[in-house]
Amino acid sequence: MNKLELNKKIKRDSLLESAFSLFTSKGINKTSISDIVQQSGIAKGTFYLYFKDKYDLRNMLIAKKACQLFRKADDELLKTDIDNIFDEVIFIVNSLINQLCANPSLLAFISKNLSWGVFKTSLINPVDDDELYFYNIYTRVTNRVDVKFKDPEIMLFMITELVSSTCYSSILYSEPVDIESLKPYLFDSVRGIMKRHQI
Amino acid sequence: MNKLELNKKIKRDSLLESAFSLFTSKGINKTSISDIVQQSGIAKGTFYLYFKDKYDLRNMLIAKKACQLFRKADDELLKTDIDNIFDEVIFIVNSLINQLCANPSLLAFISKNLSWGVFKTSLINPVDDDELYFYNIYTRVTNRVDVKFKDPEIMLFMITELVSSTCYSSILYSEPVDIESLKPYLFDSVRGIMKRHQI
Amino acid sequence: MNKLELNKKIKRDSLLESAFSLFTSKGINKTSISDIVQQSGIAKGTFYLYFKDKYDLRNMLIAKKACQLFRKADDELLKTDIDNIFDEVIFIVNSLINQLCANPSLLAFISKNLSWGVFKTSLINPVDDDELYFYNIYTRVTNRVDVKFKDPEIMLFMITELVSSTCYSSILYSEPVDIESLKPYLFDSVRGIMKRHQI
Amino acid sequence: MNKLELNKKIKRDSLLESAFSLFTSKGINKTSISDIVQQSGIAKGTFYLYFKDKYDLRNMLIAKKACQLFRKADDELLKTDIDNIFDEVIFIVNSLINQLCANPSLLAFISKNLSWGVFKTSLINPVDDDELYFYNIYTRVTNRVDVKFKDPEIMLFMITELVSSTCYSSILYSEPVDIESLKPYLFDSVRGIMKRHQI
DNA sequence: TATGAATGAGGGTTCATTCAT
DNA sequence: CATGAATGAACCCTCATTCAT
Repeated sequence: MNKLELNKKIKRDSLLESAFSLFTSKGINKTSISDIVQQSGIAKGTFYLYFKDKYDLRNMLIAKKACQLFRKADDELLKTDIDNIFDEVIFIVNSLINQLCANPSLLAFISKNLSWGVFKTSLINPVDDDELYFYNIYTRVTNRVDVKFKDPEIMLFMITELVSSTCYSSILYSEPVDIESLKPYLFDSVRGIMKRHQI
Repeated sequence: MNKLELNKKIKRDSLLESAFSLFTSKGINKTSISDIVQQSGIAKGTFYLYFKDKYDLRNMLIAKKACQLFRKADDELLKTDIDNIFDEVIFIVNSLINQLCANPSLLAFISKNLSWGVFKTSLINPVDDDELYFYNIYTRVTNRVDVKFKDPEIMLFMITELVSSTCYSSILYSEPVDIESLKPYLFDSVRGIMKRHQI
Repeated sequence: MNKLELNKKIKRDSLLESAFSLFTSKGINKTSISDIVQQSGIAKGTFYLYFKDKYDLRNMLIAKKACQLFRKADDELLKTDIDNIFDEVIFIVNSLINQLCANPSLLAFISKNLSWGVFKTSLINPVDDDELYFYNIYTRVTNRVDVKFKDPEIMLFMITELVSSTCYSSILYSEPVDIESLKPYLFDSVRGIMKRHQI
Repeated sequence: MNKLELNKKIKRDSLLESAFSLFTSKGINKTSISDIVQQSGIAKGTFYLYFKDKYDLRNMLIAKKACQLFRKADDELLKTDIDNIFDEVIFIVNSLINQLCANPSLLAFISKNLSWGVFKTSLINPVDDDELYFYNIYTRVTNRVDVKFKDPEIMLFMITELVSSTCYSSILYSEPVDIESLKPYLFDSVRGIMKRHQI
């Protein structure tokens, strides 16, 4: 990467991070492109050299941030000696929840915008180092030799959706109960889903 | 209800329905108050006699529409002779899914805006006839004499979130699979959640 | 005054007083007719039975409030045994200043709207008890037997303008100095103006 | 000043002058930003690149216009051989009055909005060539070697307020007398105020 | 590539006034 | 006399996008 390309990457990252801090603090609707470039110290016209519009930038951001969560969860998992696939998944789910608890505005941003398509894209065509981590976890589950699952993708999809949608309500509004009270039920349901997919 | 009050209710309902058709077709962000009043044939200023702003109207709309879905599902259930609580829940879930399949824009609107708080509000303080139907279903589950559940509210919350979030992806984008392929897994998971809550 | 007329006077006074409190607190530009009638607990349409518009009401209000200041000043003067016309005028000026110091928002309201025409109208055609008091003071100066002034109206005009415009700046913004520091110079100038008009 | 900066100055001046003609003809309250930009032939959004709002523009305008009056008065004074400070002040007052007589709408605009703070700002931090002229007159009075005044700032403040407020009524409404009849009394009072400040 | 002044359509909101009740 | 729902013109202001530099 030469100096010019490096400079471009710095500009692009700066726009992404400025947008992220604004999206999570003010919400995407109330964040204007003027806000983003001002926080980046970049000229308004330059924005359009990097992104088509605000929503183009948002899409880039979601995959990146979602996969960063998985990366951290996976890093933590590696430090343990868990080797049971059920426990591994629960461990990762728990790590994701804890990260989101610590950063509710990230949770709000991701939940409102996340879709399974984002993960699919990351699996097929990761554009970023972080996105490989989701791929790693995915293949670890599907390529297990000791435990085989029927339709592992559907299983992971259901787990992901159940976890992310219940956490949204529980973490942000403590509805119907706070996240710590919800966890036992949630983990139980995750195990249940996995068992039913086990061949 | 005298003539003047009736006239006001007609205006209010007209605004709600105009907004609904616009929200579902164009999305809430791209729908302006000008659009809504124009479709209603009502003056712009009149809007503010009924709603604080666009989001105030939206909140009224979501509870109403979500509960209408339950009303229809419940009506259909009454025409069957199902009396097993597990089958009843599956029947209702299936009815909701079918309604949403037939109306994907309603699904998009509701999913993006629904929260458990909406249901809670409808349970505690129903402002509309429709909202009573959700209450009926809720009490039917919790007041069963033959089957008792531990924490029935959490159970229903988890079922609701699992169903609505997986349907969103599956119905609208066929991700990871289309809704008919997903149903067996989904119903299976719902039964699993219920069994684990059964005392 | 029969019951119906009394009721009308009460409504009218209520509108005047509500308007006054709003004009002095929010300013006349930011006060709407809706605000006024709401504070009065009177219907919007009723406003137009009493006043042509907001500015019609304002004009009624200024003469009333300005003359009330003179009434109070004159009441205080009567309790003293001052009989020198120079001292009398200074006493009244001082009383007016003290009243305005105690009520800066009244000062802002009056100064922005007062004109010599208001006083002239009050002299020629007082519509209110309060307005007679300005007339009293005026005639006391002009009809003196011991001291005669050349063009007493111009003299009073100049004193009034000098006092009101310097007080505005001094009381509200302490520019160029606070009112207590200004007083000696002001009284001195007032005496000077009187002396130069003395025949 | 390069071409771009020059272009910006032209736009800014155009907005100021358009606003001035509208403020003096229709009044500030009835002048909308749409009016101003339309008269300037500039786009609405452009207004906000130069001024925060209508009142921000007004504040810029008052200092500019008030100081222009002094500039012209001072220019005229230089063409005479008056060297007596009393006569100089009277000459300037007379020049100001004559300018305002010739331009009553300017008088109305300035009187309603002028405050001593405006002059103070011009003395301390002149942002415009014109504003230096007020500074010149001010220092000419205060730095005299032949005649010394006690508190010259207060003296000038009182003269300014007396002249501007009496002129407003006299020029615009001939109340209590027309300006030519008022002048002798006014000049007399001005001289009186100066004498009383003379050490 | 980068800039940022300029645009102008279109957003939300207010409010004096009317008029049927 | 009194009401207050309804009006709709007019307001201020934002902002994505362009383009000459």
